Amino acid sequence: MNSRKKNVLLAAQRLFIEKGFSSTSVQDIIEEAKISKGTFYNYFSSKNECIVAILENVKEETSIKRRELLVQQNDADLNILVEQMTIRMNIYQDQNLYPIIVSIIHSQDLELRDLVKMNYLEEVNWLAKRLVDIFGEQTKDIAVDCSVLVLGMIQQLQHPWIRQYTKVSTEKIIRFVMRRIETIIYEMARTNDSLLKRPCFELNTEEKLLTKDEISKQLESFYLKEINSLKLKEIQMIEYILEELNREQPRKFLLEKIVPSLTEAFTNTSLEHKSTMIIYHIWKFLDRI
Amino acid sequence: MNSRKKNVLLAAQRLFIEKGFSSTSVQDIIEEAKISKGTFYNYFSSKNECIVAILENVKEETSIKRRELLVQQNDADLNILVEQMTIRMNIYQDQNLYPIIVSIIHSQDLELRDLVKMNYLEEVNWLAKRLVDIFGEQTKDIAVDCSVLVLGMIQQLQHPWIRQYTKVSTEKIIRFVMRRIETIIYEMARTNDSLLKRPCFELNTEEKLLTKDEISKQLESFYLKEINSLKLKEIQMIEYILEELNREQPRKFLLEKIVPSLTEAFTNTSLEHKSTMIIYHIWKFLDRI
DNA sequence: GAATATTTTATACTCATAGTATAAAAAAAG
DNA sequence: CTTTTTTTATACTATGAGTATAAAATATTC
Repeated sequence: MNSRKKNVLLAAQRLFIEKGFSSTSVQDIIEEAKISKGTFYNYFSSKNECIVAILENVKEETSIKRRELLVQQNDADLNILVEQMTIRMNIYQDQNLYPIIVSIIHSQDLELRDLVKMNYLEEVNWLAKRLVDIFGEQTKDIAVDCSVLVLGMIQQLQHPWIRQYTKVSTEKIIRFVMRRIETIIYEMARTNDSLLKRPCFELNTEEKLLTKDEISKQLESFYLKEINSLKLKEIQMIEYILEELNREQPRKFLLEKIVPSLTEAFTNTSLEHKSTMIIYHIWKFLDRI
Repeated sequence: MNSRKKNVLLAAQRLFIEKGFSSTSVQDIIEEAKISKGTFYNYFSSKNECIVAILENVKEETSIKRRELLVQQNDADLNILVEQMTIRMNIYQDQNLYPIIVSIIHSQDLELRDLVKMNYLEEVNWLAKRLVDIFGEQTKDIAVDCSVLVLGMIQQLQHPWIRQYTKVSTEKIIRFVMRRIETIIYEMARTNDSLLKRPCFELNTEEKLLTKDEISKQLESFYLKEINSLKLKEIQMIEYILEELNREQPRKFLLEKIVPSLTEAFTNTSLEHKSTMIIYHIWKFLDRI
């Protein structure tokens, strides 16, 4: 990246930190960076592409610092993990990234949303792996669940409206949450109390995206083949989903409501395995409309 | 509210559920409701005021249903609590409210943000109270912390990217989280491991908002009075905060970073009590810029 | 160093959307 | 039936993303 472009990026970053992403116009950026509009759109095809570059920098920075911390250290040292987590939280806070991330999650921009999603899932998986490092192999099957719980607790305690009443720094919050997880994790492992399917969680980035019609076809063939083992309610749900998928514009909010019920219906039945992939593809599809 | 206005509200609600809040333009709403722009702005002074009305309806609906559930029932029955929580989660999901809430939280609209904040804090307090109902008086001092943890865990497990890999319904998620809290809560009570200051948490809505100058003056007089008991680092922090408060436009992101360090510096010292209120007012001030 | 290619600038444009203004028409109230 | 209020239609302002383009500045190549 040439230094001129880097300069624009830094200017944008300054403004985003100060005024937030959506309140910063492209006009503001080009004034701050002292370039013309043409140049900006020569470097970035949109304001979003500009934030993508920033997010990628941040990711790089985080993972370098984290790896440095582990050099010559014990994997199983909880203090190191806390430091590693603190790094990310602090970068996010310093650079005011939470509001940006959140607005991306609910935006329409597919490419951007996918980037943030990947970052997020990588973080979940990274933390799960580190939890196993610390709490041992017996926690492997519930580590992803724990990881999600940890991130949820931390995020809530970091919420500006809660921080107003909190006594402490990011690190103290993380330590507080880790004490909670220590209490929970062994019992979860013992009772194998897990909500998340680990196999699906492994990120396979080159995975093929199925079209609406392909999904619809797969679901229909599953339906026809297994119709004798299906209960009435399941039949109704599948028929409904098919109907919705066959509209030109399937209604996301309806499918999002019905698909979990279907998943649940098949949980711990002989059809669970066969249905998992189809349902997974429906979700992937919903995610991109 | 007249039926015509109610009709507009329903139309708006339909569109928000389908397309989301920010992707629904006022134009869309007036077409759906078959009214003219003038009428819309006669009923609501802005698009935001329209969502306020919807959020208030939802709050009303939730609290009625929840109260119904408790009639003639045992306070300490965990199943009732789970049902009560499920109600809210389901309404939020059905009506696609999460993205709306989230975008409000990071919006500039003070009135709207305050409404959502109040709703949120009420929910935290309500849940804390219900946790005490169930787990007993000994959990009183850590109930607010637990409440926040519960909400954080649930919210994360409800996240669309996580739900993709989740086997289950909202209710199962809530039960899963409640099992975790059961494991945690007694130990927290025993060790009194708490991050949140309960006294501040009680909502006093008529509380006076101090201006920037009033806060600055209070902090300065605290500083002058206590200067002999202050450590160097504390002095530097206070001086810095004063400097920032005295700018015409104090930079929120800088203060947000420095204030928690100050809070922490005073935790468990003789100055904790005296500093708490000032710091609280600084937070309140940051919240409205 | 001249010719060519590229990057940058300035400026004017389109398009979408929130919100305002207003005069005429319709409906309600007295 | 007259007056007041509400509603409609329509045109307007303002903001901000993104496009288009011609001229100027800079870099590359021979």
